[in-house]
Amino acid sequence: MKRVTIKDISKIAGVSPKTVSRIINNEIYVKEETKKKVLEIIKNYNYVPNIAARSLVINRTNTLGLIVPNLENPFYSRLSRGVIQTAEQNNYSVIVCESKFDREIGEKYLRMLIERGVDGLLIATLDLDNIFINKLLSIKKPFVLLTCRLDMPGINYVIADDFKAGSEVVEYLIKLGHKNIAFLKGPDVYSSNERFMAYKAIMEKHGLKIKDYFITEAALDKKDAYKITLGLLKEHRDITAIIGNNDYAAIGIIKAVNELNLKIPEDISVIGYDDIDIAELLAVPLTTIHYPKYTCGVAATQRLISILKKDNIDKVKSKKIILETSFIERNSCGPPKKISN
Amino acid sequence: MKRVTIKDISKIAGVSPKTVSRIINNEIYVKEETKKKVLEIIKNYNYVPNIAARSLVINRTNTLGLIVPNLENPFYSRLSRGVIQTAEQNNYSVIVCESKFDREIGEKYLRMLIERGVDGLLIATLDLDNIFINKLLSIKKPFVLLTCRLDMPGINYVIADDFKAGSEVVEYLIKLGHKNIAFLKGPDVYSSNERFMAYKAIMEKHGLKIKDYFITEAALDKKDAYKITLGLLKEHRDITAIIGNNDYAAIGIIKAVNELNLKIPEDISVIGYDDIDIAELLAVPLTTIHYPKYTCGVAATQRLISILKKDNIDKVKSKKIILETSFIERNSCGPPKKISN
DNA sequence: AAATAATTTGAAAAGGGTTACCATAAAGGA
DNA sequence: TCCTTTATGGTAACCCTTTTCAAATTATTT
Repeated sequence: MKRVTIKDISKIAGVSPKTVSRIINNEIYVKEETKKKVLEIIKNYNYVPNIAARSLVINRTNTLGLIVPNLENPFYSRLSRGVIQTAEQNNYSVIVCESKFDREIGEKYLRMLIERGVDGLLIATLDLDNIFINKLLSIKKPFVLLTCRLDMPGINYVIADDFKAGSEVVEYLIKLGHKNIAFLKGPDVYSSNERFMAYKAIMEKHGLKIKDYFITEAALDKKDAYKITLGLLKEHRDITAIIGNNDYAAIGIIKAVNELNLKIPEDISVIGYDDIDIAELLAVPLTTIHYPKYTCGVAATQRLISILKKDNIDKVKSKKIILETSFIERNSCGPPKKISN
Repeated sequence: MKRVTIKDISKIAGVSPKTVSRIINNEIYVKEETKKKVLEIIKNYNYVPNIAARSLVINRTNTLGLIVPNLENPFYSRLSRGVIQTAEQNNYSVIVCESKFDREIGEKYLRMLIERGVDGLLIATLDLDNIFINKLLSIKKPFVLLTCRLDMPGINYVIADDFKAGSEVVEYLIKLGHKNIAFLKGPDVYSSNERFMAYKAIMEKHGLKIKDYFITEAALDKKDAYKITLGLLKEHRDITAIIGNNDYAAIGIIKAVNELNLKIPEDISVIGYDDIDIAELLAVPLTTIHYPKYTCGVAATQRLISILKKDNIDKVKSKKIILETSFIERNSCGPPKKISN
């Protein structure tokens, strides 16, 4: 059974293919009568335009590529929804890829997406080095970076002010009276690094010593934070507050604290970042920073699509979009029990 | 700046387009020397084959459509990963859509995906009615249903044995000594319904009365289960165990139980379904049923791709794949405190 | 009524690959 | 030497839609 084409429809309707094309694409200059007749035939014959043929001639696929580290991570799944829904509203489809926080994998998918003929790219991953950026620029496809700052001509990005957010967290804990504040570092990506820098800066600003064991690193595994906190608190009981690099880590921290029969927030204050959806559902609702994940996806996609609408990429000025975070005070933090030093 | 085409490459290399095509597609009958030379030129000129042109002639897009209710739900994000990764391994891209548990939206995306020219569909949503199924069948695109049973000729699906899983949960609680077991129903989809049927069947089997207030319904909102449980337990203190329709609901239940100063599992046993990744990270690690979400995505995608490889869809026999669930005993259940009735 | 403008339609070419088929050159066998 | 094979490259048709440009029709103005 052969596929129904625009020619078949035009033959049946007794008009030219161009007229059918006009009707499909809602162009002006078609008589209402003709339109109605052709539409009827299209419906009867279940005609669906061949998108490949169209793409070939209009030189667009109306497809965007999205690279995130991990779709299962609630942070990125929310961000991805922002992207997908915004794209859909603008008649774009999204192909999603996972870089697994690995630059090589990220590059592999980048190539793959280019070969797939996406019109533009949304990249929410990769600690970008110059080689990679040059590669990206040489591709001549518009792209927008998410959750990643890179001030270079021609680079568009959407971030939240992670340094400010990180500062707020530390200031908050210090105001509560905490001095021995531990920080659980996350993967080596922009937002994690900013948060960590803020931690160091604010501690220093208040003349608080950062003992070497205050700083620990959790990789990607969800149990990491739990294990590390367990070890940390067994050894060092002077710590009164722990900052997780994100809410996932905070959940692991909470579990470890519980296991050691310490109370939150009485014995240990715990704070997260991101405000993932279960943060408020936890037994002790988590104090955290709300990161506008969805908005980030939306803003980046809108920006990308607006670039795609211009005919000349080079004419488009680069743009930085910086979103607001907000501090969400819940129940996982309180004043320290005893003054320690 | 015009795009580099296969003809340009062939001209530069001094060979025919066909030869270049052979090299790109790894066909035999190309001299090693020629191949090397052409590959070099392709690289130098950054030549990327035009996928639209290729799709047009081979009549495939190597794209699959995936419809899930909600990508942010950990159940579906894990399932989606299974789909995306399996697709990628087989050189397929995936366009993801969210139906939001709404049939109309689901149908809208179905049409959209068809127009996008996907080669096949993976549908993990929609309580399918006959009209919809007929529509699906009339489209003549291969598709596989996920987490949804439908025994009809020509229908392929992948499910887990939710009835069995549901039975295990209830049997387990009864064995622990529970009699007054409440059940929090979920959205009206296959797996939820099966679980609920199992609850009723096993309770009946053991001669246990299902009081009308045992059964409550939570919609999609994450706070639902919390609110409902709060109301439930305030009114009815004879309940000793609550079954959530999924782990999300269980988290809400736990929060409510905590708020009422009841202990888990001493005062109330709580059990979930699905085994989402944070289930084991909770303060009280959640006893639940492990649902093979990832495997489900993988199996369905493999099945779909194997159908796509045959030349004639009608020749493909329909296939049901039923996956194993497993009971995960953690710490959220125990014997009831007092014998109640 | 003629001239002009606006609307409606169509023919042919273009877009970039793949494929079927054909042509040639080199190698091997009778 | 001549005829098959085998290996390799070339040609032209085709996939289906949009685009360009021009022609035909209808409406409006003078």
